[in-house]
Amino acid sequence: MGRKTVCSKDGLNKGAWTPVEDKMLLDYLKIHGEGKWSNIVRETGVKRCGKSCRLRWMSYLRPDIKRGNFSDDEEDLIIRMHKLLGNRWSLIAGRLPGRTDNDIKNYWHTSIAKKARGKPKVDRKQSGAASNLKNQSTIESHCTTGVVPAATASQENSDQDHQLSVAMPQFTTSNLQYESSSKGLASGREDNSSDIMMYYDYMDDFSKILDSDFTDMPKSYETESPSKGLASGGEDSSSNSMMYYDYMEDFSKILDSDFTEFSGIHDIISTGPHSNNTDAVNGDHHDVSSNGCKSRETTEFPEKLLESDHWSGNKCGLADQGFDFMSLLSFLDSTDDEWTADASGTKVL
DNA sequence: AAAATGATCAACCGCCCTTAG
DNA sequence: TCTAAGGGCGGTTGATCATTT
Repeated sequence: MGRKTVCSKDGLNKGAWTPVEDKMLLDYLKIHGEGKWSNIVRETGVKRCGKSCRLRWMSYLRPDIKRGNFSDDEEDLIIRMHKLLGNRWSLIAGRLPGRTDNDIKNYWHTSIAKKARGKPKVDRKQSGAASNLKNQSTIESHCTTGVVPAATASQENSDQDHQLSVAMPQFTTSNLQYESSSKGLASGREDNSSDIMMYYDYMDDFSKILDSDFTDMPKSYETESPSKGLASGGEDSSSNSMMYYDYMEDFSKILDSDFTEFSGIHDIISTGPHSNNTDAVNGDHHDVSSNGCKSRETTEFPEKLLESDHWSGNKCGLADQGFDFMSLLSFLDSTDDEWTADASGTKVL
């Protein structure tokens, strides 16, 4: 709403942090812990806004930050996660302990994208080049991540996306229909001749699974043939996660795949009675929708899906607590022919 | 040797959501 | 219920160094 940014106050330092500032921040955090970032400015004399302090801590000073090159495993995971989630760096970072969203974002733009274009990343340290960066702490960091120069980033993205058609994620921007930075459609893979659309809302739910530690799945949801079951809302819709253990197993298989054959997921998770139930999709992220769904936690799911026995009560709430692989697969397997534009121009199934 | 170009990375910006008062 | 501050996130920028011309 045009609110002034917290960091726009006069008298605050900007740019690279100095070792002295780092020490002041660390000293404060040692005593008071994280949070209340704005207090740091008042109580320590650090001439930085709270937001800047938080960023410095989160992406640099935190003791569990992992330095050094990304391993092949890490890179592989980043690629696969990006294929699923797009540029949701914080979610991807959540699956890579010690790596920050900024690191991964930089790494994606510099190394992975470059490799995809056939230009392997140059390791400046290994090639003997000392990276004498902006300040002492930077020198000490031995970070190896990076970001493509902004002036060329978008242009490169479109180029690389095209060139990544075989093995790399296909999240292009050409067919996105954004209403805001966090609401809208993400393109899926290029499958044969067509792009398909996936709603971010589905990705939100997917993300929650990725974000979980998979340890507290209720055994009570096991069935006779658990691996065939639908991730469903249960009787108690208040708190339990609605996924079957076996889905987690299946999910691991999916994560271990290269995602180049989404149809292969059908071999892992059998098509249930809902495999073709995706009739209409009304992703609703942040605004209050006609059915009362609001905020990023809620998702309005396809009508036919909601008519099934697996859903009950308020569809917003249940949609939030469960995740339906089959509806996702329907999206992934759909073709352009199955999509039509609704009144607002948004493509729907 | 110097200038131009490319690569890297920390930090900033602006938007959005959550929460406290 | 409203408002502002705090916090989180993705996109972008600018400083710096390496490499190429």
